[in-house]
Amino acid sequence: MDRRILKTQEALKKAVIELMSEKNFDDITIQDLSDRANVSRGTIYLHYLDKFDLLDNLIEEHINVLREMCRTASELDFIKATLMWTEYFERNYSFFSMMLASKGAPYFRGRFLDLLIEELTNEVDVTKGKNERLNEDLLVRFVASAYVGVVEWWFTNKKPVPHHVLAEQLGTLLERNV
Amino acid sequence: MDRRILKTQEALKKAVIELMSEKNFDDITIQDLSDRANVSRGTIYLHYLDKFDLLDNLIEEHINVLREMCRTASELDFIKATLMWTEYFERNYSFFSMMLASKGAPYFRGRFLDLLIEELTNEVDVTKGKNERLNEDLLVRFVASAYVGVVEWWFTNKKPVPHHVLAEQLGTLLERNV
DNA sequence: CTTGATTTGTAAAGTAATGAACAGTTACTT
DNA sequence: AAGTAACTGTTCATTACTTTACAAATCAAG
Repeated sequence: MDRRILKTQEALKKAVIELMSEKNFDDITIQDLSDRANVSRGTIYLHYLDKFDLLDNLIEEHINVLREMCRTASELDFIKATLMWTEYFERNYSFFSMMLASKGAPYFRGRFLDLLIEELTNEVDVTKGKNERLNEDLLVRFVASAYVGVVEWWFTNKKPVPHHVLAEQLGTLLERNV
Repeated sequence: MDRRILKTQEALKKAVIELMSEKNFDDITIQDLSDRANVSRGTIYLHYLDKFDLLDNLIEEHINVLREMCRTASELDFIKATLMWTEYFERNYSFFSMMLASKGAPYFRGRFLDLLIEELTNEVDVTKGKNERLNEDLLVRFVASAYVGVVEWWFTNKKPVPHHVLAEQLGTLLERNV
């Protein structure tokens, strides 16, 4: 892939994250993005429809990485799997912090919850064991909401515990409920 | 000026400074620069003849900024003028440190000394005052060499004093001798 | 010396990014 | 309400950068 494409897209993604930490997303203009990313204004339209499309792509990209991690970690227990996620959270702290802490972008929370529901549905088994006689959708919803809530808490409170502790405890709770 | 030009040149300058802190300049290949700057190998030749030309341009650029500072600061006393320089040293620490500390690039020291001799020649006056009866070239050489020596000491010893102290003391010594 | 592997410098064809211009919105000020 | 300032989305010709390829040079063992 042409490295020019990657470079401008990287610059734009970095720019939108930076600007969102400085002002409301609604107040960010295409001109702001052009200035911050040091990319011609017209160039932005070669890649994205508008600033919303840019943000959507950024979100989708991270969601896809997390989904992919779920797939490759399907052999592992919940603690190790969650550790992969929290390490990714750590590496991309500014992005997730922006999306989950502060009311920044409510859209992302939904996408994140959807992903969890999607992936957990493959994991739970209500035909036997501790979850026998539980409604599957209800159980999945329960665990997914809890998970998202804890991750939100972690970001809004600026990492009150190290990411591996978060992983270990979230993993344990997952193990107990799924 | 086309921002693409500025961007690739910036990337290449940054790359060469980074690489020089990791290996000998002679061991740096054009391929290394291409990889580090994330710029196509062929593109480098659109801007520079070879890696030496790249380094020369980088050096010349800094020398020119310093020279320009001399001109604009000709109204100021030596302490204030030196402060402008040391602030610039501070902002571009990695470059100057690379060029003056460690035997990195002996070429730069010469260019730096030449600049000082050039600029000091406009300042000294051997027709009257404390320097009456002194040989002008000898005096200029004396002060310039001393100045360069102190700056080298400052970088090789990793900023043993804050830059404004360096400026104040160097400025005082200049005042006393010129 | 010869072989094989890097590196170098150059060329060619294609593509993405550029600045400049444009009309059409939107959003303040007066 | 009118004016004006800023932003948007699009078009256009130009240009810098891209990948790929190639021959020459440099270099390191065998």
